[in-house]
Amino acid sequence: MLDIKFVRENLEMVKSKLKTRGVDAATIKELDTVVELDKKRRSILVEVENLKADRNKASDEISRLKKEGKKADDMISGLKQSSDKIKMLDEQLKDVVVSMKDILLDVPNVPDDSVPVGAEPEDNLEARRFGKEPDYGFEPKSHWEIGEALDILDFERGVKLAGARFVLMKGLGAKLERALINFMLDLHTTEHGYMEVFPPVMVNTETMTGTGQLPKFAEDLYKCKDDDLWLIPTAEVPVTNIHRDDILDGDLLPLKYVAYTPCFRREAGSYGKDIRGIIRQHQFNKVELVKFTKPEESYNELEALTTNAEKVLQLLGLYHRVVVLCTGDLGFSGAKTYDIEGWIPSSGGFKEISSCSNFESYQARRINVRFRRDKKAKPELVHTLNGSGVAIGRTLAAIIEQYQQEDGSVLIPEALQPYMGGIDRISR
RNA sequence: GGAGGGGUCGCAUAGUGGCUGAGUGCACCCGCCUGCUAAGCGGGUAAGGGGGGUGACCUCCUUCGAGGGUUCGAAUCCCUCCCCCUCCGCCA
Repeated sequence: MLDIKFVRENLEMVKSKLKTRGVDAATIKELDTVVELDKKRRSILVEVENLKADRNKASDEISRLKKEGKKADDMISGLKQSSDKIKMLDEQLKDVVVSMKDILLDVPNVPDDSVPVGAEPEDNLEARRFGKEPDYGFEPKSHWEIGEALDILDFERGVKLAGARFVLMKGLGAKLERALINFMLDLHTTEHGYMEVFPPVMVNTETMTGTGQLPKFAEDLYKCKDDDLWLIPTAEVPVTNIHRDDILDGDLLPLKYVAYTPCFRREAGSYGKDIRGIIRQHQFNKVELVKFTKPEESYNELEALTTNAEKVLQLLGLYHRVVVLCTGDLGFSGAKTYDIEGWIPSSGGFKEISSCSNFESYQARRINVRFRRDKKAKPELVHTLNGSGVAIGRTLAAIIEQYQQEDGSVLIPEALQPYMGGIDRISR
């Protein structure tokens, strides 16, 4: 959520920045409404607070009179009126605040100045590239062809058990999935200084709203019908909410968490996309990195976080590149985002395998995460960041496709071999 | 799922309609005292929002699990929900 004070004081700047994101004119116009409502809010507030101050004084007077054994009937009947008025104004105030919040919750974050302006993914800026395209010397196959042939990916049984976009992983395929999870967690905890957490993968509405998945993106989420519980689409949701309503000790920042969780997405509206293979599943595994930082450190921390995620692909020897998302491609809550794209030929080339974002204070304001610079200082909002470190399934697909051999076997990257019981190849 | 108990200022507690935004103890901070430490003494110690001086200040409102209700007035009475504890049942 944007800061109403910031919007009020920088209305035109906010509007033009949002325009570069492709926010529709109607939503931008709603900002005027918010500013109007805020004005109204403050004027009602002044009135109702004055009434309350009077009432409180009169109440004290009544209590004094009663104590002295005197009658206070006149005062009491007079207070009845102003009390009704207070009730009415409080109600109005609540309505105004709710309307403001309704609008603001639908307004995305303002992009950072360093974000390239653009409308399409084509306008994203490539920052760097690692490795090079494998020189196969034969016609490479897709990961699903290889996976089925090796009997490590069973799509038919995935469908039988759950439906489209589910897969059954078997044997060394299942083990490879697990190996990747452990490899990534170990790397981030021991080399990069993140604290490992294992959060609930079902969360309540309040938590889901905190990070911005609700109310706007309910159709992308799985909801439990009889309970106030949703399946998380990413570990970002529970992990960022760990510190909801907390006031953190500034000396402890930045806080860095890493979490492995399964993720669940309905993928509504992507019916035609990535139908084959394991690229787009309703359930997938992901190792997620989350940071809470001081405002002035968040952009350095974004660079570090992106580097941490990239390290995974480097150690696995996977060809990939890093791009800066342009304003039009930016996610709802992000102020700046780097995507790390792995080379997956069956997906037409580079495919997002990690997305690292700085949300600045946008999420922190929603979930009220603050810190104190020192003991006496006033609380300030932290900045939150997160990024995949990295998506397990897509990495597995990249490994299969980049390490495939002409005979249909797949080599295991050296860094992963200790996690695979020492084997260096999956073959029939 | 059944029965009972409980959620108050960092922690522990007091408080059943009126100077209670809230007492006491602990913890913490600042002074004083003591050769040092401990003890002792004095003072202080929440957040959010509004208005004003726009300098670290002043002032007002709100907040005692959450939301509603009764009342001139609610931590205190009533209703709903959430959470925690004990016992029983069931289970990983």
